[in-house]
Amino acid sequence: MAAGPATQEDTRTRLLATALRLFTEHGVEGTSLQMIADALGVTKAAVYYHFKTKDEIVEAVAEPGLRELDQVIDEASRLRRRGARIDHLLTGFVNTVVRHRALVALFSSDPGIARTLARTWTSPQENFSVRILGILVEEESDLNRMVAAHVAVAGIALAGGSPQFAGVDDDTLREQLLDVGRRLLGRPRRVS
Amino acid sequence: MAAGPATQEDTRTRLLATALRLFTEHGVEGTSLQMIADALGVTKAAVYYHFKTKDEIVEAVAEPGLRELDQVIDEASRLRRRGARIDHLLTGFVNTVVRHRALVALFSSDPGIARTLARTWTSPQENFSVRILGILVEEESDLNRMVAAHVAVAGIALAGGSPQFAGVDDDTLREQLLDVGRRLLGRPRRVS
DNA sequence: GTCTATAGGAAGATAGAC
DNA sequence: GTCTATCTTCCTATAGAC
Repeated sequence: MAAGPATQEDTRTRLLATALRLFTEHGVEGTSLQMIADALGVTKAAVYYHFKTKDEIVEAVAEPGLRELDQVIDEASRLRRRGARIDHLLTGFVNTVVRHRALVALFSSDPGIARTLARTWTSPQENFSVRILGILVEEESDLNRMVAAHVAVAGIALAGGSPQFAGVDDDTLREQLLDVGRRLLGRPRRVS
Repeated sequence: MAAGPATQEDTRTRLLATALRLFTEHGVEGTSLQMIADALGVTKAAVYYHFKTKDEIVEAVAEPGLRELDQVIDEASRLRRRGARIDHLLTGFVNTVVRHRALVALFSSDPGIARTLARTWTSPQENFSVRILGILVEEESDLNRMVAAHVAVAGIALAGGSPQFAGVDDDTLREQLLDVGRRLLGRPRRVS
């Protein structure tokens, strides 16, 4: 917090944290490299030393959350029982959302980040949606379930990232979001 | 579709429809006046003839949906019984979402439009959220209900605007979204 | 009512000094 | 590793011709 011996090396880390904050406040496309540089107290060129392009910053900001979500989906899809797949996905999704609150809110609410990631990831946002919904509702024709799953996923992501719940601690928020998700997906309210 | 006698007067209407489509595809800040002009087959200056600024276009695009939502909230808040307030709000909200699908999706998923409207509306998005949630959950300390309401509102808006359900007709989608909303808010499944 | 032309500024990005 | 200086490109916006 205070005087560490070196602010030198973690400039990259500070940059990513600052970028995420600014992206959240102003959107990806509403955030210029100048704004990031100013907030960091350096110049635009200094930012370019760490990242060759703005897209690289966006990717680096989004990566931890995406990797985690990707893994959760993989794990879930490999389970044998349908109920287990859904429970694992729901739990993992909520965990990821809560752990990366700001990022998830940004990701689900900013067309800019989705566009940027679509250029580089083989799994852009849409593919995540498709994979997640594929696990949650296997019969595509089941409109009722499809709508419920859609509302659950979108709602959990947005609510989890909402400033309204910024003051709620992780465990409590996780519990509440899980409860809502289970209700919408018709799962029992208590799972390991 | 084909040769109407006059494309002359409704340039403004075509412009707004085109703008909404482009805003949805590329985000508000990702849409330039040049793009709007090109899509319309006119020049940038022609666009400036109808609207003095880009913000004016954003406002004009958003206005119908916002006005409708504003009215629904007002009507709901004037009802005497708590259950009636919630039911009216939920029904009206779902109706508005379905009627203005693309706009609502845009509005709930683009930081650009919220920022623009905050500059001119006395009731920016946040105020809508506050008013809506105030009706849906009167005890602010009721976290469980607050989370459920948040998920409901955000989820209904995003799901309603999702391209996934673009092929679903208004009545069916309305019915499904209402059902999900009532489940989350603990309301009986059938109301006039 | 629509156009050409262009001003003025800000954005992303690069080269090279320190 | 951070800076100054500069380039190019794109955007909003205006003035004025047709």
